[in-house]
Amino acid sequence: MTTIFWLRRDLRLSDNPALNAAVALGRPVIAVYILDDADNGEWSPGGASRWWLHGSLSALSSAIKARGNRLILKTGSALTVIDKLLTETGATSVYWNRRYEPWATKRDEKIKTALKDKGIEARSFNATLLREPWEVNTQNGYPYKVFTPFWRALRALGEPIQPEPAPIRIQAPSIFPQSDKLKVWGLLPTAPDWAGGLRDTWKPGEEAAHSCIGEFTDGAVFDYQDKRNLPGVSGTSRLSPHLHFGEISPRQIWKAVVSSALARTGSLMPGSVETYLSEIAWREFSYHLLFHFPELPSKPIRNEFSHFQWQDDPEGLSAWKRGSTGFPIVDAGMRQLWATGWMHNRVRMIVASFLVKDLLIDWRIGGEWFWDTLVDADLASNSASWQWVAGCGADAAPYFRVFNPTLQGSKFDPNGAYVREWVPELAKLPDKLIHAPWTAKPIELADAGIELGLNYPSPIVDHAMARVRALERYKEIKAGRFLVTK
DNA sequence: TTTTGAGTTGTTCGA
DNA sequence: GTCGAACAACTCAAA
Repeated sequence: MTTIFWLRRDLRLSDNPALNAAVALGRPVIAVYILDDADNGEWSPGGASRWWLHGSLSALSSAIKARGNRLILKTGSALTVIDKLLTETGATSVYWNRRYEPWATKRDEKIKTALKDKGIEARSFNATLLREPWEVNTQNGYPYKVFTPFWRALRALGEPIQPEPAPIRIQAPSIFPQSDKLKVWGLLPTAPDWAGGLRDTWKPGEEAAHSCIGEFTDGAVFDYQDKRNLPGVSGTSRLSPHLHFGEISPRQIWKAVVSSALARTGSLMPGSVETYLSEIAWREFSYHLLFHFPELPSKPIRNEFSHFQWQDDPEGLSAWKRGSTGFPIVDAGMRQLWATGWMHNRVRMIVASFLVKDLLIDWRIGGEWFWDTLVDADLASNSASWQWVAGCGADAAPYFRVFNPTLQGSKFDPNGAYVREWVPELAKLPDKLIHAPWTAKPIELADAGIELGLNYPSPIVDHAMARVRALERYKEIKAGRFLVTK
């Protein structure tokens, strides 16, 4: 009598319901991670994500060892791998924590049915969300499409379930199934090794996730409201990749934040804590949307956008990817992304607005780039957020909201610290010019050692013109929809 | 059933 | 420099 504990995006031992349930049976547990590229089609993890996965699995493997067991690594289609493991080990139960991507829910349902047909006990649990996507509903039983009422309804369900500690021991089987070597999976880049910046910036794994939340609740969370929008200041939690891989759960985050607020301020939810938790709720909302609208990654929620005329602009796209658009805040963001696999949230909105509204490039193309380069790339958050910026999503930004990169720069990076860090060729420009080098006088540029068009690009678009163009293009689809529906 | 109030993150223009 | 209005209706959610 053995239980297979199938790890997926819950790469932790604490607050892991499937693991706890498996351990509670008092029988040997086989912990297995399946690299299931075969199952997830076009949404196989991108490069940065694979780098993180390597580190996370390596940390997890040590943690499982410390509890007297081993992490078994397998590749292939999950059902095939699990079938073989069942035959090989004689296991009678398979436990896992749920995923919510459309391809994953379909596959998991199939697996559950197949296992039950064979008399295998198959159970799934919630390790990823504060509430299941189907638990939060309007009074009429429909899913929410607007964030604020969703957030109210989520809170009305009460405090999240208390997170549980990690099991002290995980009983090992007498014989372990064969495991791949992690190295063989080739998750790390070799030639060229582009991961230097990632190594310098991040430490994957459950332990690191807890240091991260610990540091955040020690201070920054209480200034979150003021500082979260300043990319030059470390005012955010930087938990996104840990959260994505399930190294920490939203329940653990909720508890950590609320109890540190209680200790420090005597109040459960000061403004900053509430604002931070609402960001966690945005993640929940994205999962809610992805679950109820499975076409979210590829199809606009507002269908008048299905005939929006996106621009084919390979040069603009490549300038955007490389961080050479000539708009310092955009370039800084894109370079931070390339170097570290992460970008500050405020800057994500700026660069996304620039791609979609200034260059009129399809949000899905931006989404693909993020998917490949972000260590926190998450199908739910990424899809929902790109649709939000493009204006075609649920509860989306109104079409006339076009970010002005210069204005956003001076508002949120007033002394240019962020730009100076990521676009060092502009470092010597005075604060007043740092977000708009093309407005500098020749002497000012010379003093800063800048030759526009040579060592820093001239702007690839005239923003004022691009704004007008975007507004016109967006009006077209309104007119188009009008014709169709009349 | 109908009505009502509200909806993450902005910018520009003109007074 | 600061402030309020306009930008555009529409859909959502609850009363």
